[in-house]
Amino acid sequence: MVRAPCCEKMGLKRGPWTPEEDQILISYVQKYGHSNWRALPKQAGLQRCGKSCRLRWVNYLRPDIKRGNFSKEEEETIIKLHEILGNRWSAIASRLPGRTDNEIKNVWHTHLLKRLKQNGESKSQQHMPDCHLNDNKRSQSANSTIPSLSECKSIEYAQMSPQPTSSDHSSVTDTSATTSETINTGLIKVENIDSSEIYPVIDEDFWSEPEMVENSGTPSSNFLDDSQFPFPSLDTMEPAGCNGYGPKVDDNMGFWYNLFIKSGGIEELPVQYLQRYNYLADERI
DNA sequence: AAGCCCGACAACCGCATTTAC
DNA sequence: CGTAAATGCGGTTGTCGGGCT
Repeated sequence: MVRAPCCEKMGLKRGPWTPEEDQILISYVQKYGHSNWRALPKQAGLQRCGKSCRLRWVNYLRPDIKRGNFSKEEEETIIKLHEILGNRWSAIASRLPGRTDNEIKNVWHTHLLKRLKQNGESKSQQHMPDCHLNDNKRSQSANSTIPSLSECKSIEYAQMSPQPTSSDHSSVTDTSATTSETINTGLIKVENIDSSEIYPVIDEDFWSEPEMVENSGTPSSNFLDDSQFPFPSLDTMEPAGCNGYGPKVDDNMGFWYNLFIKSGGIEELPVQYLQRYNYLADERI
């Protein structure tokens, strides 16, 4: 795949946008929409690349952007979602109407991370597995010894499982710690949990990634789907509420998100559910 | 007043994924 | 089905403004 020349080489402008440029972009998008970012700057008369235009619109100019400081509630939501989603900023942003992934990312690094560290509760970042911090770049290294995201998931499943099922996991798993120590998987926080006592017993197949039925494209029956979980009906949940600008977040994701929120947050939600949520988030079902 | 430092945030870069042909 | 283009995403950088010395 041939990479498009950068803006500079094309003689296009970079750096901060002027009010005039903003106005041109706003007027154009309001009039014609933004079906093709690549062609937009040329048609609108902007000396910018399409990527720059898109970024400016998405992060600053679109009408539903909520400006100003984050409320306490928004910050708490970010912290909670970050615990289960990691640095999936767009997914977090999709749950905060009017906020952009860029904005949330900045707030996280400039405010929340410091606050958490001050409180001694920054486990989610400090112990974030490499696969979540920079999975994209790391996965490009063929010789990397660091596990990929999917490999990380296997490790996490093994760590969380009351009864590990695979000897493949034994090298990275100390299951005895599950009930006696504080464990942080990087995705969820587990403190002194004996899940077999508190939560519904989950079949060991739950901890496996779904096997695909040949030629069907759907998970086989030995992987628990939503209908097999003792959850309230989807009808009782609020809609997913995707703001339309974030990633493709469907009702399933909304269901898990709502389950998380309604449960009162990370401390009270059964571990298995969070793992399942993470699985769905990764797969973008 | 000048210089330096640092926090905040807008913007960019590079890669992955999705879409179109 | 393969390839190229378009788009999305997350990490990083650049710039600006305010506070401090």
